[in-house]
Amino acid sequence: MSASTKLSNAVKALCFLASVHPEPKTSTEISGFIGVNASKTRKILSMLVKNNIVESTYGPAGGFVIKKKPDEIHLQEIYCAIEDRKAFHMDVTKNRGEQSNYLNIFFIDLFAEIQIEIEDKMRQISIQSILNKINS
Amino acid sequence: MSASTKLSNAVKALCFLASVHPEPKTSTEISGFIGVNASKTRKILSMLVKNNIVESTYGPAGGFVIKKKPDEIHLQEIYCAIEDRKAFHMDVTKNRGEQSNYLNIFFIDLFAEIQIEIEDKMRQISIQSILNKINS
DNA sequence: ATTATTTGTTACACTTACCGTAACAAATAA
DNA sequence: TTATTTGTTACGGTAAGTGTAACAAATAAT
Repeated sequence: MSASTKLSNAVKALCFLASVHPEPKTSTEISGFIGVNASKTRKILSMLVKNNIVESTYGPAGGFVIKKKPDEIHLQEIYCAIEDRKAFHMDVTKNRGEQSNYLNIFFIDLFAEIQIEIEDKMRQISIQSILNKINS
Repeated sequence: MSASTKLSNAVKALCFLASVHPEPKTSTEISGFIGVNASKTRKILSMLVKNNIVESTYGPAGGFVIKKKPDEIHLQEIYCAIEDRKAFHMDVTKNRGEQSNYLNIFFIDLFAEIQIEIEDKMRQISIQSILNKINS
């Protein structure tokens, strides 16, 4: 799954969990909402659990509950939780034996700048702000 | 080749051609500089030719010559020439049968905004400015 | 304790995309 | 006519992504 797809799926799950809080929802229920299968949904949510954004309980009547307040969860935080590598990864240095390495450095710097801008933008968007936008 | 790799390779080729202007360089020579094989180099350059950024001549003593002035070539223009789809593509709507399509719209809008920011940034960078930065 | 249920993780087949390279027609200068 | 170069297509090999299944670990209910 691409980073952006993973991010949008995580946000969908969180919006869903926020709307039913504090009722626990199983991966099967959530997967029906966001449109990916339960196994992959668990994979995404398990990462949100590790980052204390969601709580999970095993066994019957178990499932996932959103842990933080919707206005305290930002996209950048979600993206960091689900993605180890850069979200919108940009490759430069794949070429071998080239004579233009100084240009690689230029692009690495440029793409890093873009990356920072994207993260700044994501930091400004909370789950609550998304819910507000949807309900307006 | 990823969009960002293609872009950086195109820029490398243009920097090389700018530095030897008006001498024509073959795809073999350029490929040695940017570090990809001649066939792929021709593929990239042929798109720059179609967009009037580079001129090509067939036959012996032929090759590629940069056509526009380095300070009149911007990254955004190059990226448009070599890439049909969005450069830093972000996927949202791959899921089937979901109940959260209104959230897809949110992400499409968000990613479009990011895309515009990236393009604005690229519009501010010319081949000449890259050459200046490298030579300083 | 036993059972049923749910999470968390691994595995796997299938498909898709990517990469490097080769090959060849079209064009053109010598 | 020949040699050279571009522009384009094709192809095998490799890597990545997708969807699904399977199962151990955990836990509530009985």
